[in-house]
Amino acid sequence: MSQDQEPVRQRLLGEATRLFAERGFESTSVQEIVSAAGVTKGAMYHYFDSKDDLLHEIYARVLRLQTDRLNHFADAPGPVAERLHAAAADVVRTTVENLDDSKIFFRSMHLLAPDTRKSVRAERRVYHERFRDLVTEGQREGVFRDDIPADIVVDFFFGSVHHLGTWYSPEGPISGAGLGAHFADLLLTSLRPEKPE
Amino acid sequence: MSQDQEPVRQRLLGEATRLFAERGFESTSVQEIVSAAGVTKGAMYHYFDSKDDLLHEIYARVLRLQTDRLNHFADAPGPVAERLHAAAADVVRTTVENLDDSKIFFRSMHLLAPDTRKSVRAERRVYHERFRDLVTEGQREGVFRDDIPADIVVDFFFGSVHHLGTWYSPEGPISGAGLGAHFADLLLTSLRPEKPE
DNA sequence: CTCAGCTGACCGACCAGTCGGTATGCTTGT
DNA sequence: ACAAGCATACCGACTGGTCGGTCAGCTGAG
Repeated sequence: MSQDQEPVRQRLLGEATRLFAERGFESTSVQEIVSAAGVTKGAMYHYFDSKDDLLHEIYARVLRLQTDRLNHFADAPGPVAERLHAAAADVVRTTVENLDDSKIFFRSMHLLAPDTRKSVRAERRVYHERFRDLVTEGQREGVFRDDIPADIVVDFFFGSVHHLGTWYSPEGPISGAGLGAHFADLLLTSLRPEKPE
Repeated sequence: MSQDQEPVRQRLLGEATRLFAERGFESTSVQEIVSAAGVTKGAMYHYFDSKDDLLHEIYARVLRLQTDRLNHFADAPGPVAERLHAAAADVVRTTVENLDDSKIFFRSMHLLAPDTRKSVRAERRVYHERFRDLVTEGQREGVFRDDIPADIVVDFFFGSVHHLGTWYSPEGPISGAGLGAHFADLLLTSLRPEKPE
């Protein structure tokens, strides 16, 4: 009765993600999650310490995925402008393909217990710095403008990415890959050094 | 005892804004708000229909402010690039000066009753279109690139702005005005047409 | 037998919103 | 001048209900 289905733990995570994205963490009761997953509360508290812990697991999963992908693109061979473009386009595509995760992430971060929040922030910080280093590298080489701090450029770009959850719809006219190309173009263009006049 | 203070209604809105930004809408009880404002629940329900209504008022206030300012900059004389730059820099500065409002806005929108949410979205839509028209205008004149849809450029830029609440700190090294200048520069640069090769 | 996996009734805490009531002051008829 | 009538502003105990989390016990595989 259970081996033909997705394991209970995965079902719980999946349904929780869907419901948190749809109605928010605090408007979703534990009862609703376990009902959607076809189990009872005892099962959830068997696999997770708390409702908070469930949220934390969702965060960890998305951070792992994004870090892996960023490393892949950052470590590739080729000029830094190309690597940055590829990484930027990819994070947009990955984000729209996991839009529920993204919605939850930025709506509910402040609801995590302080310790948990701190560790999530630290992981995000690592990601941010890895991305920023690509910008700094290009600035050192002189292929990117350097009159704006790399940190600000990265916050500028990721603001756009993280906000996708509030307006992007998969049913809309533009695909994830198409949007990624546009966003990456905008980023790279905004980094072009001034032409001497 | 009361005429020397800010009126009760304003105090309630102010404390609610502070608390919602600090701990989130759903983690703040009505009791906490009224205690902070030095009144009781009866007073709050005298001035507002519900906790939801309180949130709605906060939204209405910030939308009114931003729309007024955008209209001011968009209607000014001068080339479209300058008007767009000024409007972009200003919305950044205004946002960091009212960072609590911004935090609440994007964390709690999904908690509003469907009807209320619809009307807030409609108002935001007007704002978005006014801003987008500046981009379209520049594209028609040929001073901005037109290979990326204006709507996407605007969503890109406002993603950055709306996300300020998650990372910007007034204690940090950069002022609201400084950040506004950087963000506006990045936007304008990303809109520069390709030079013929 | 054992034990991981899971059940479902139950508990204590909390919370939005209600309601009967009080205090104050403005208005209007005399 | 005065009082009756009424509206505004606010109080705070209370209610009905919800929610996260617990726990004693059931079950089926090894």
